[in-house]
Amino acid sequence: MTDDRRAAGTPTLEDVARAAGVSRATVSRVINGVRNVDPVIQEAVRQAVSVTGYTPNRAARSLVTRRADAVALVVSGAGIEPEAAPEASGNGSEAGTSGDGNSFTAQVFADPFFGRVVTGVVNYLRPRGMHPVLMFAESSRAREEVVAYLRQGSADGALVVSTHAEDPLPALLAEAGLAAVLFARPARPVPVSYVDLAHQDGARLAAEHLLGRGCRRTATISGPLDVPAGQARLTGFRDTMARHGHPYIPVAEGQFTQESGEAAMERLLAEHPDLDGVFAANDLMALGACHVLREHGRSVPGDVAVVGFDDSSAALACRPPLTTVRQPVEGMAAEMTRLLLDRLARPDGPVTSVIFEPELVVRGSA
Amino acid sequence: MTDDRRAAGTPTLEDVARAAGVSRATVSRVINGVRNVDPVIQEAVRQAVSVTGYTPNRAARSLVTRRADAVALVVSGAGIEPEAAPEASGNGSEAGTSGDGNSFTAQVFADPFFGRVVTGVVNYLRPRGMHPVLMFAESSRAREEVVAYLRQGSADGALVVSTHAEDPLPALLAEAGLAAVLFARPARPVPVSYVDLAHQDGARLAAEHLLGRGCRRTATISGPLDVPAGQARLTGFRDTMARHGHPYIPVAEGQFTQESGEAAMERLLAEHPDLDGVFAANDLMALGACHVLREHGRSVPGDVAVVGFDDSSAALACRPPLTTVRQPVEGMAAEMTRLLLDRLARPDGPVTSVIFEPELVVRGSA
DNA sequence: CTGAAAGCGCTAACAC
DNA sequence: GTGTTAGCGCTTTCAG
Repeated sequence: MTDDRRAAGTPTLEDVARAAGVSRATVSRVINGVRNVDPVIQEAVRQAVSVTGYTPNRAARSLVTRRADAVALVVSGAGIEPEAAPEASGNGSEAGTSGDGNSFTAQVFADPFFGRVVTGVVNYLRPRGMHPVLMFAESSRAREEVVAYLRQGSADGALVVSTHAEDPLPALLAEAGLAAVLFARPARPVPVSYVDLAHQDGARLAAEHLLGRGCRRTATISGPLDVPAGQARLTGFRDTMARHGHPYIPVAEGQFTQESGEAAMERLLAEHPDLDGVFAANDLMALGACHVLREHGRSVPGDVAVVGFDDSSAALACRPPLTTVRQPVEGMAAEMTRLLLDRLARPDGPVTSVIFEPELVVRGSA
Repeated sequence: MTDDRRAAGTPTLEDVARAAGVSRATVSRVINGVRNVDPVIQEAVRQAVSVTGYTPNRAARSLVTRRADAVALVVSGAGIEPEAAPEASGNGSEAGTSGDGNSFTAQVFADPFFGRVVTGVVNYLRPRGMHPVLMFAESSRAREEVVAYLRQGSADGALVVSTHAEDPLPALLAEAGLAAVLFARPARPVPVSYVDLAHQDGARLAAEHLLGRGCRRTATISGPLDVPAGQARLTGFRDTMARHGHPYIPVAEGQFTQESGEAAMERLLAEHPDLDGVFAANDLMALGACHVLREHGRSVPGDVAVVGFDDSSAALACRPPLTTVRQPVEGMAAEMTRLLLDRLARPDGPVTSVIFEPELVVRGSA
């Protein structure tokens, strides 16, 4: 409205400088909050900025600062090589699977876990004027793209959440000398920082709770055993049980999906119809287990006590609500983000890991 | 290893040009696939590229092309003004709400709907070498940031998904002349393209199905009535019922959350203990309704038939699985993305809207 | 068909 | 304190 606008498109530093009667450098200083600028001039510049409606051009800035002020949030999958379609979870008209050939992304978001990661990341990034670029890396081609993206300088670093063990991405990033931080310890050691949960302690809490309620014939639905977290939760549960006089615990392996939890529960029930307690390695599987138990005429927690893991929204979606081991995902994601920004600030800083402690949340199911 | 690398950091066009014995311009042409380049030279350049390990610098390219090759995926919320904390959904130790003050992001991902949007967007963007930047715009400050982000040229356009009516963001973007496409028609007309579902048709399908099964005393749990989708689903349901001789249909308003669905079902049951059919405006609320019905000793679908809406993963998490109205979210999100890219290619193209048809998916609950 | 050269908008030495 | 000046790495006329 204030016909101050030149013929040109968006205003540039030059325009602001002219309007304020100073040099580009000075305007730049004011905008970037560099000290040593006369307060009077500062004010004049600010005026000029608002009059011209100036917004700094990110590309130009990045070109010289060599910072994109963006990070990639990568969900990395299995080492599926060429275009291989993920299996697991039925296909066809199943909810959330429709249309799109690639169901990896769909599967990822089926677990409330990932939404919580996003929440934690975004909440840490936002106050710092940064935003995550969402990427999926489930094929080797996709992984190359992630690496290329970072090498191009489109993002300053990567936050990677692996859904499978043996994920090659962390190593690729490390080799390329790119900044990255992982959610969960990699299956094979890689010189990259990560945050993780004390999974064994969590499983111990679950075991002790079940024992405390008087369960004597417990079984467990484990996560995928090639994933460190799945393995650790199983080990923790077994060890605690063994220490309390229960050396043998029936195990059915699941894949962290509700469906696999249902199948696992069916197997467990078939072989051990008299069980009175179940520890599922995540809430989604616990939810599936509850459904199956009910279908088989078992009441929860009356006949069988069920303990989940994560404390995701699925825990509350269940009836009765799940007693579960809380994993502070949002906090862990925020810490992961903090570690990455730290590293960007000091590229030679040490590689570290931060381990969070789980907490038992007692609700109705056990 | 091939000690070709100069002292400098990442290789630049200049380096490739030198290695190939041509000019920067030629290398640029080859990389950008411009015709009119001698095949022999092309090959030489490609060699040089792989030898040097060259990756184009995105900032430098953006600076001249004025394209970021990135789009913002914005989840836009209510018109909450200053730092106001969202209410709804209890606090404290509730799942998914822990720690972080701002629960907007957490709430967003609690509905599987959003994950499906992401899936659709990513699947369309990826083959085109683009990735979405995730942003939340639940406060006026956050909205300004989104606008600033686009004005800075960090993203070429925005895909916006509003969770509430009266969202001011679409208008802000339109005024600023920024490219955007919406998921769902805005409550107030705004000159921006959008994709949407024929909500009334979907509700009609649900009504007809309930009638077809012989339900005579149906009620509905509506979505928030200030949201066009909530309103349309209610209207569609009521109209169809009226047309079939049921002019009065009990309604309880929900907020599209499982919790609100439970509360609504409680109210409905208190006033109409004899109802035999329920249409919930989304699956999450239908899930809540099923739980409450069971707690009150009603079997589903034996005593009360329940139909949901969306066909999200919640539909399968329910026992029995929900009969529901499928909304092709992934396809809609992909189309929304296509519309945005179209618009970026032809900024003067027409503002359009694409309406998708819903489909009834019959499962166990009705 | 290829090269030379002019910037894109900004920051950061370096002078004054 | 502030202005001048040199690029950051790339695309793109414009000559040849």
